[in-house]
Amino acid sequence: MDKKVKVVDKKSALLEATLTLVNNHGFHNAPMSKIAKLAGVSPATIYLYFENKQDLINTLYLEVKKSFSEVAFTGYEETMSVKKGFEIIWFNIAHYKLNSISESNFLSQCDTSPMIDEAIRIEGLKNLQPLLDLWEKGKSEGIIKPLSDYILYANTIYPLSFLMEMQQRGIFTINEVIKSSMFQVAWDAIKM
Amino acid sequence: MDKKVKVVDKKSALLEATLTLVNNHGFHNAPMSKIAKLAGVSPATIYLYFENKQDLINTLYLEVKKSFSEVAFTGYEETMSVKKGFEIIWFNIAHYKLNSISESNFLSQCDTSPMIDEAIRIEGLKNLQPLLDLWEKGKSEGIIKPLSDYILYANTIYPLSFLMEMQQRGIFTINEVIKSSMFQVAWDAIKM
Amino acid sequence: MDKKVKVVDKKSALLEATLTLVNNHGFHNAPMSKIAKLAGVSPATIYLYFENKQDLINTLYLEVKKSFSEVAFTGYEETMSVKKGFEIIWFNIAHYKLNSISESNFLSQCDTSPMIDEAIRIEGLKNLQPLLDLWEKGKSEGIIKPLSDYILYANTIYPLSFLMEMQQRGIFTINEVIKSSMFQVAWDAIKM
Amino acid sequence: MDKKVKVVDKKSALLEATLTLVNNHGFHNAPMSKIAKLAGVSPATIYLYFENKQDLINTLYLEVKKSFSEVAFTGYEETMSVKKGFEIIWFNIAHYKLNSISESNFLSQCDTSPMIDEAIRIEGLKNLQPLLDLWEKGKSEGIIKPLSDYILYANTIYPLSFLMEMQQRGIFTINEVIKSSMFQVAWDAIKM
DNA sequence: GATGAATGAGACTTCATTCAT
DNA sequence: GATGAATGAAGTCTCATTCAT
Repeated sequence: MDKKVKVVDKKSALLEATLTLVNNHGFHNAPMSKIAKLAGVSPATIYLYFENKQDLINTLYLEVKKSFSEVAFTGYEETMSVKKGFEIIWFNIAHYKLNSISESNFLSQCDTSPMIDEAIRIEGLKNLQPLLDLWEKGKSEGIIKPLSDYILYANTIYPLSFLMEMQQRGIFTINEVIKSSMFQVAWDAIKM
Repeated sequence: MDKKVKVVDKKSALLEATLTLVNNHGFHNAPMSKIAKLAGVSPATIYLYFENKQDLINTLYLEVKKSFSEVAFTGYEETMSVKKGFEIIWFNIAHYKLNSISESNFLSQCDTSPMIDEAIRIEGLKNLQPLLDLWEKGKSEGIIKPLSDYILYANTIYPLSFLMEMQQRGIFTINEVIKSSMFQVAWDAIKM
Repeated sequence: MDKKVKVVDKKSALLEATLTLVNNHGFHNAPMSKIAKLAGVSPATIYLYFENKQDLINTLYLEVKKSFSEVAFTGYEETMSVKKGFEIIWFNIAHYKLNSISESNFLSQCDTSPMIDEAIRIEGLKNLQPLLDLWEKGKSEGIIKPLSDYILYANTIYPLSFLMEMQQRGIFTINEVIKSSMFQVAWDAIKM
Repeated sequence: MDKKVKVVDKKSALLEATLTLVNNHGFHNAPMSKIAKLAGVSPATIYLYFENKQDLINTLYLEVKKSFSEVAFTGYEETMSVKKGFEIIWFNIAHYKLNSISESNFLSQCDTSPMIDEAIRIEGLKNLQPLLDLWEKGKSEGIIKPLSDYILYANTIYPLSFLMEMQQRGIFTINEVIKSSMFQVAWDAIKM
């Protein structure tokens, strides 16, 4: 068991090191040697846990996506009203994006550059289903505008990425009050 | 004149080749040798026009940003009503983002990864001023919610980036009708 | 132990290869690729032992300087008479310069061209101190002319470099008899 | 005629630029492009005056050697006494070495590195004949030690190169008084 | 004669990956 | 499982030289 813990330790140390380096210096300028050094292992060790660099990145991507969707639906239940449910999910995601900055930032980078294999990307998409279901319900109840989910997403969740970026660069800071008005903006955008 | 044309030709051929390669393969996997080959020149020739790879990328970034802001304010005049002005600007940007896909895509990549020097990034920011001024006016007239420009931007302009991405990946297609309802969503988000 | 030997082997093989190539073809025309080939390693391996080409050259310079000064004072003791001490040192240096031709030649090249960092050069200078002390003593005893050490050096040790050059080019050959008269010349130059 | 002057101008501008760059940065780090720029001409122009880089360097070497020997024997006449003749020549050379520092420095660099073709080097050697003749006379008159010219040269003229180096690096400064004692040292070294 | 643009060859260096231990 | 040493391949960039004008 001790062993297994260690294994997990090394693997996740590597994933974390990758996250840090890719965020701070970009996918280029995140060489395997530096990743190994930051994780405190030998370069060769990486290849015990990952097939190659692409696999390392892909794995990290999926892991982060998973942690994201785990957070997104905490406390949410399908029986809630559309607005209440949306509010919970939105604030969950806002919390994640504005606090787990490294992870969010990494996801942004992956989603806008061709560094992730398309197949993996699609895999990572399968975890917003509850939100899409909620929107469906909202549309049928006449509470939410009858628009493509992509548009709804673009105008409620995606804006958080921008503000996360700004916050990371120290250009803008978000507090609870601001977060509330941001939710209002998002809701106004899609409500009937 | 013949000379000057040639110079412009080679420089812009290089910029275009860079745009294509960075979009298709990422900043890494866009080696100078491939850029040169795609532009139809020798690798050494790149260095007649650009100091180094970073300079090439920076220059491309600024050039694209400039072309973007030139489009953004076409037909706009400060004397217009807030809503009318916003409508014109929004549709201009939508047109750009959804049609000049390569350029938009490149800007997205630059804005979410550390491949652009911070100084250059700041320089590229100086071209949305008229929109910010318009918002200011809207806020003082009680037409637009009194929120930070970052929030207004995140919820009106930034969503277009997401839809551009989706469109580029063939996941979603936008027509004029959809575009109109997207504008409505954006306006609903920020109007009082 | 086996490991350590190997490391030493590769590092010194590289230094030796550098010495040979720089001597035979000059600092330019001693590309890393040729150095690697002559040392029997891959070019990339050089960078396991040295930071870059300059570091390789600097290291070689200091190493050779060190070997030089180790030889220079063999058998010398401060209690000796000035003349006896000088004689021993002079013959040691003469022996080195006329036998370790590669090393001497390399030092000459370094000392007359800007291929060595000034800081390193200064560091390499710190090893003739016993000779300078001896001269000091000689001057105070009225045995040696009261002149700057630079002048004494230029007229006793430095001439050996010229003769080394000539010998290396096969223009002039030195035997023991000649060496003796050369010592006489050096001594006559600086003695009171 | 105006043309010819210009030709001379450009050629010597190139030679001078080469001298400066090689002295300050070494043979490596003296690229043709920089030489051209410093001389105020196009890189292509160099090839109107010189076959290639080696030819440029060789030409410069011979030119500087020539200027050196022209100075060396100014005011000297074969009818002079050995000591007087030697004194004149020695001071001429000292003056050259300590004042035309660029030229001296360049010669030092050439003479200790394989950057000059051997054939050219030999050519450059043919201009100390009067000094050698003088020494011959001195030996036959029993005034000068009966040693190889190489030894005499090494102990009288060559030391000046060392002091020139030191002076150039700002480590040591030479005035007329010092120069006089230096001559004394040189003379003591070789006189019977 | 003079040039600026252009380039092929090659320089230095880095990197993902492997392998003997 | 773990590693440090090693490397082939490839990356960025420079340079001596040429050529159309």
